[in-house]
Order: sequence, then structure tokens, then C-alpha cells
Amino acid sequence: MGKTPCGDKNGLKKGPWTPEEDQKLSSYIQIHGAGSWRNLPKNAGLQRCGKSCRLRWTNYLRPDIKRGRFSFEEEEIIIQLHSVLGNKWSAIAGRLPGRTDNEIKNHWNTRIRKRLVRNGIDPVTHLQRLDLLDLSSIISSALCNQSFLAPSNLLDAQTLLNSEMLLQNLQQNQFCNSPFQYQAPIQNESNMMTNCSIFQENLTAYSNPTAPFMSDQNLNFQSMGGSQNFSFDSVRLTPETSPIPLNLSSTFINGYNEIERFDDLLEFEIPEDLSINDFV
DNA sequence: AAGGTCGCCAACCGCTACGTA
DNA sequence: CTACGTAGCGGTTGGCGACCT
Repeated sequence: MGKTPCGDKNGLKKGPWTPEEDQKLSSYIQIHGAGSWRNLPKNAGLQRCGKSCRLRWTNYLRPDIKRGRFSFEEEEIIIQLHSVLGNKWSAIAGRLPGRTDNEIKNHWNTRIRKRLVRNGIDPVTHLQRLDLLDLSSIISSALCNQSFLAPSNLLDAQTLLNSEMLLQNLQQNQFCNSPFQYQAPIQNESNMMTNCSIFQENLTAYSNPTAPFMSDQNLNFQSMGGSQNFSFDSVRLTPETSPIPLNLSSTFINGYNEIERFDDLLEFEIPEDLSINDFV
């Protein structure tokens, strides 16, 4: 349904665009604007189908396109958005000014995806490939000792976490991509799956080694069954707040019914003597 | 120097969504 | 409601340059 014939069967040109064709298309659109792609080639004097013209314009000729290499920040944004949106390239492109969906898709398939795979991360789920890892050895080697997360070391940890060198190290040893679980001391309904969101100004959560979580520093946690474990990738603690009160709002999923419980705010604190032993 | 391989990326293909008659 | 046309999207392809042997 609605398939538009496009190609040399209709005497239309295919393949790479010449500078002359680009010039014709750009000039026409500057005067008449983009759109009406079906009639555009004829009016612009191009032996191309409208579809080809639209793609050439949107992916290459548009004046607001930012060309050149993707920055580190752009790559991290793409990873974050992909973890939420999946292969919705146009939606991702909509949040990256000057980048096209095609460009992002190509960059994902040729660079980012391979980088994630190299780091042991499943590029579809964005989760650590547990089948490839010996988590206990990774955690122990990354942390070296239990004092890493002790409150007295939080400032140092903050500084370290902000340093490019450590981030690279973390990427290499995959520590930050390992999921941790914190046993929160709260009471909860049993036999329910619970999705919790944490709202806390002083908490920044990372769903990958280098980029802050995108949605207003809210982080979705999930616990299975009646257990009260909340898993997350890593948490950066700020030096001025320790322990940190965390306000939770919950969505309880019981069978097929999903019940919002945003009026049901819970609080717990990360204890001062938090150590690696608290992560399971 | 020549042939083979690999990676990148522009462009195409096929499908779906949406608008309209 | 249905059929059709169009725009847009995501997957895939193929050409080309860089690199390797």
C-alpha cells in the first residue's frame, strides 16, 4: 500500500548525487521551500524521484546539519536515548540538534554498538552481558577495598568519578556497568513487583559509565517479588549530603493491574557505614 | 605494487502511518 | 468505511577509500 515507485525503471536517476543536482535542489528549496516532494523533481529539473530528493535534502543538504565527528558528549547522549527509545533514530535525532537520523543510525551501527559490545554491554538491552563476566572479580578488583564508598571518602570518590581518567578506567574494567543492588531498609507490600522512582536533588544516577541519567535525575528502580532490593548501575554521592534521604514513589504491579502510588512516599537513608558488602 | 579485506556512510528499499477523497 | 497517495521511518545495500598482507 502506498508504495512509491522510485528508480531507473521510470527513467529516473539513482545513485550518488552530483554537485549540479545538489545545486538545483538547494536552489529550488530556497525559493519554494521543502515539501511536495512528488512534484519537486519535475519543477526543479531533476531526474530523480521525490523520495530521493527528500532524503538528499534531509540527510545532506539542509543548512542546519552539523557535519563532522560526533563529540564524546553526543555519543553519550545517543547511548542514553537509545537505552530509553531503542532504534527510534528520528526520535533520537530530534534531541540532537544538527544530526540526522541516518547519521546517528550509521554512527551507532559502526562505532557505538561495537564499543558497547567490546565493553561487554548488550547494545539492545544496555545491560551488562553477565554471561561474559565474572562479576565478583570485577567488583572486587575495581573497588580494591571496602573503604571506597565510606563517607569519609565521598569527596575523593566524587573527584575521582568526575575525572576523565577514572571514567576511562571504569569503561575498561566495566565496573560502572555492573548492576548493583542495595538492600533498602523499608517495608513494602509482599508478592508484588515494584517499580520505584527516586526523586532527590543531590543524587545523580548513572546508567552507564559517563553520562548522567537524562530524565531530571529521576531513576527507575525495580525490585522483584517481595524482596526489597533496588538495583542501579552506580550512584554518585555528593559530599555535602551523607547519608542521603531518598523519597520514593512507587508503582505496584500486581498481576495485570498497575496501580500508581505516587501519594505513597517512602523514605530511607543510605547508612553512613555503607560498604561494598551492602551491594549484592 | 597489487590484490584482498574492512569500515564508513550515502543512498535505496520496503514498510507503516496518516491524510484525504 | 475503503482505497489511494504521500511522507517518514528503520533496515539494508553497495561504492569507495583506507589499511593490511
